[in-house]
Amino acid sequence: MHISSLLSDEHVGSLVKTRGWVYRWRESGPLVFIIVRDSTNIIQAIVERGKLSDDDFETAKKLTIESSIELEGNLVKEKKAPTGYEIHVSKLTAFNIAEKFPITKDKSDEFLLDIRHLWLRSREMTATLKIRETIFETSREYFKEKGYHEVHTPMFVGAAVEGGSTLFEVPYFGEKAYLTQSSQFYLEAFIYSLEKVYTISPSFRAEKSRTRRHLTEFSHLEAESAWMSNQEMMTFEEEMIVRIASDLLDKRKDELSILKRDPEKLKNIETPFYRYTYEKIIDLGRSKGMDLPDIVDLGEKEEREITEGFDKPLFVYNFPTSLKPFYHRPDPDDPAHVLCHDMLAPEGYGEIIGGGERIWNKDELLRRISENGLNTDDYGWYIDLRRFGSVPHSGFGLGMDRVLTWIAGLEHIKNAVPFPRTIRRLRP
RNA sequence: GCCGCUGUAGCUUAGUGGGUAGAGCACCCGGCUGUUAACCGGGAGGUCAUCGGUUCGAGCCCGAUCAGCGGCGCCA
Repeated sequence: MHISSLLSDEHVGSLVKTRGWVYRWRESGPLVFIIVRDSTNIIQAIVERGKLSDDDFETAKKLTIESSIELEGNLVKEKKAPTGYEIHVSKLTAFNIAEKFPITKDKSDEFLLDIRHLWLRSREMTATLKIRETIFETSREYFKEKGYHEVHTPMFVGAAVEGGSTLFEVPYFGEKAYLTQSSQFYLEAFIYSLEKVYTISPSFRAEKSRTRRHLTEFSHLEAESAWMSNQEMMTFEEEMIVRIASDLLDKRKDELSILKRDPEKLKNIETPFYRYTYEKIIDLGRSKGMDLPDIVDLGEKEEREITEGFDKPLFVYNFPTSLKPFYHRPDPDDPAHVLCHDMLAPEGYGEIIGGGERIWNKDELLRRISENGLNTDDYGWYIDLRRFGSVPHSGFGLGMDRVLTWIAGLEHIKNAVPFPRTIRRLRP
């Protein structure tokens, strides 16, 4: 039986059998205390000479941290045990006596990254991975309920999706391919048949960023919807984030508490989120004493200062046209601004979503491409989409790892990913 | 790319007027009848990142190299 199902009065007094790995081990005279861990939880087991065969007792004395075992015994309710119940062992089998396990109570972040393949077993990582799983699960459920289709786009691409960013170059049968940095353009191709689509896939950025919120490979959730406006998309997104937070409170309370994340912080996440125009957010920054010009891309530090005091995410919308990529649709009533938005997570975590309306008129798109100094030849098929039954549409991209980092209250995005890839880390 | 910092046992680290390298955890041996990342006694474990220099003598001072960390910039 899994350990979690032993942690109730139901099986107290009966013979139970479980298996797992040695999490803690200590002996005191004729007693051996084993704390066993499996995918669900931990439980203490007591081995006492005479209560099982001598061979099994000798096995118990030889166990090391992370040894894999199966044990059988009477389940007892015990206040002194770490999870309230313990097994009085009558039979014990070891599958593998583990070699000296390198992880002890003294460990640095760097060391834990070097041995990530072993650190995955920790309660912290296990809890993080379960929370991560739930975020993915809830997102998919939400899209499904809203009538979205899940689709798949290529990771090998022939050219940049957005200008400016650094791409990973990959040899491709004599020509150069690149790893995708966003699936957005491909998603736009799907809306003419499926209307509402999303995908969750890796995106790759070869930027030499050294910050707590950048990875070179990250999980990108992206969506596109025909007929949707910028403001409607914002409403869609905030509902999704609220849904994620409330699902975690329902399903992952234990894991949040292992990570010492205050549930109150998640309870605060309710609609509507704050919505500020770009100009308003600049005013807000100035009121906090920042020295900001009228048009400036908010840096790491500014974002942190602005979002620190908030208790739930905020939107910044309608940025100056010059600050955003060419595909954002300029506001017909105010062409100096584009109909777009960023969602910033509170507590200083910063940007988790970027999205908005896409230009759907062919001539306007051609004009914006050349205004940005780009070559229309590079965007052939993307322009094509505007020639055959083009429709108004919006979309967004969300960094799943960033959402997890914020929601679980993690220090660094590296802790949100089992095997993080950064500018300086490719292994394990 | 820029600025700052670090490298001593498997891990976490102490160690500057330059003079035989010290501890905790983990590991091994022994003890303890309820332990909570226990406690007590003993043991083993070091090319002080690498290379060069100064010096009678370098973990410590100087130079170069390598590796990494933090911040900024760049950037969903």
